[in-house]
Amino acid sequence: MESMLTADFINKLFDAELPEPSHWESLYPPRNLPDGAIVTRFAPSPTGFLHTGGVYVATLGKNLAHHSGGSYFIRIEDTDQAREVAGSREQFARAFKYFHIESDENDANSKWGPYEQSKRELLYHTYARELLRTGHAYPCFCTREELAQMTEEQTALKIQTGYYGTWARCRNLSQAEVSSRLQSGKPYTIRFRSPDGPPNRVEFVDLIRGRIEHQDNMNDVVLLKSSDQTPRLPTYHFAHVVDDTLMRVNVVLRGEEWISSVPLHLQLFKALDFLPIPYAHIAPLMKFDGASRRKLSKRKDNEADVAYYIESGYPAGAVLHYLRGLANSRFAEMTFEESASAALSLKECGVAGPIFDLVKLESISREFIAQLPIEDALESLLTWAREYDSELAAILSSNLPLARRIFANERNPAVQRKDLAKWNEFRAAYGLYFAELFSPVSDPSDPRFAPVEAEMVVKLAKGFADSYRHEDTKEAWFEQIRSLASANGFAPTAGQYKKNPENFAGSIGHVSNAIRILLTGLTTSPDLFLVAQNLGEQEVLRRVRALT
RNA sequence: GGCGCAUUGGUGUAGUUGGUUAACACGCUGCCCUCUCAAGGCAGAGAUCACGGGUUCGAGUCCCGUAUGCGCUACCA
Repeated sequence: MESMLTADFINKLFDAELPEPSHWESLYPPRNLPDGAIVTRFAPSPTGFLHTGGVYVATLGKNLAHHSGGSYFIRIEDTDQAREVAGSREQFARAFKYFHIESDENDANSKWGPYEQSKRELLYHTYARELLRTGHAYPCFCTREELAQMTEEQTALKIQTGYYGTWARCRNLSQAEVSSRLQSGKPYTIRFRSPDGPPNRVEFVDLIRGRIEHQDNMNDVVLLKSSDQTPRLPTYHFAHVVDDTLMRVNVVLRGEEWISSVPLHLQLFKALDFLPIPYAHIAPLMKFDGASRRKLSKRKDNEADVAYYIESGYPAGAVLHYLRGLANSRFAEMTFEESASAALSLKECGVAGPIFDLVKLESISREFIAQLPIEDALESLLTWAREYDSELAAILSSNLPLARRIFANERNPAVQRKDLAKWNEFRAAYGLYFAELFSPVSDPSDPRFAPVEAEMVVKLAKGFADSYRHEDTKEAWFEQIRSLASANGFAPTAGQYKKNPENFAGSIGHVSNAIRILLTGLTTSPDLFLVAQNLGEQEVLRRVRALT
């Protein structure tokens, strides 16, 4: 294809110092990696918080790269400066760290950077100039208004929208026409000259889905954005082809929404004389909205923002385990240790968008926390609390033995509990053990005692306290509750009460409940014997005697 | 409108080259345990594999069509 513009004319469109392709290609040589090593990247845009789907794709990519002896990196796609949200990068960094998806490579330790697209401006210019030289691109002076107008007309005519055929008004401008518009100072974009003629069908292989057939691209898409902007940045399509080639990526893992753009990308690789890079398109995470399902949305769903998990205190390991299982159910059947170290296979990944189910995540997370070694659990809890509940952090730090005992209780097979799905539940579940978080119940007519009358509550409390022995077996400890129940006309076992409720003032359950409320301030709690053990004799008596 | 991707119990999935009663986990229900709530144990409900055609002795598994959902059709990614 011959350019309608002379080489000299094209050169003047760019800085005289702009390097030739050969410069970049020697600067970014192929990576020296073993056969089968996968180099992949996660490429988020700093236009808001990090999406759960982002962690999903990133952790899969990292798994693929690391298990193949390759490399995983993060490239910030900040080519849309208008939509950039301040603080996104910091949020990203926090999330990457939390979910162990930090980049292997960065500007300091790798020669394939920089890792932010806004810093790669010259690269795109070099290749845009190259495309101009080979006639695969041309300057376009259409304004946004003109473009919008065209789209409107096309919609009214019920024909395909886009910049193609006779609608591609700048496609065949002569050098003289281009020159005069430049003279008058009109800003311009650089557009891709898509292949001539009616579009054919293209076929390509997706690493997850296999063969895909699609109508070929016929749109002259924008490659380089308007000349009146600084820096002058590329669109996603152009940046992807240039960057992933020169950063020597060999598997492009990205969301399914890109499948429709593959034909265009393939044309770009060809026009630039680059080798196409294999794609793996991942199905997006979904969510229920009434009866229908839709993509998990940043705007509507708070669980779409990874900050939700960090702030609530879901352990990263639990979230990652769930995410891996969503991508490939083989992982869901594994233990946490196995799934964390097993290699993912793209072919085994699901092709339908899975529903992201918070209930299932909670169940997994509960199991995960219950399996965490005591010191790890404590460390994780403390790390969370220091950030989001400093009062709790301080209390825990000054009661470490108690905190350890609580986790030990949880892990004791005889009394195993799985009360915690996330760290922000610690307070409600176990705050009762800490004097600082517990306010004694002093009102005997507190509704929580119902149906036991206030007078009886006082009697039970007094009776319990006066004869209290801090027994160290469960049976002996509960024996005191039984005698307390009998002494006050309550059935000493639930069974007896169930049989003949009319013979008793109530069941042992009522008595236990009264003591429970006094000891814990709660109507549901762990085993009362356990509570007493953790509290210690002094504190048990103090709490029971708080009744006035 | 055009194009693409998807569709197995409430949810996520497993179902090897088509072959008997469609499997697992979560959730749900009941029972047991029991001082409450969990946890645990046991049992159970719940899928004519979106629908309609076809190929075949036989289809969740192959082919065609339809529907529905999702996505792309931007100087957003």
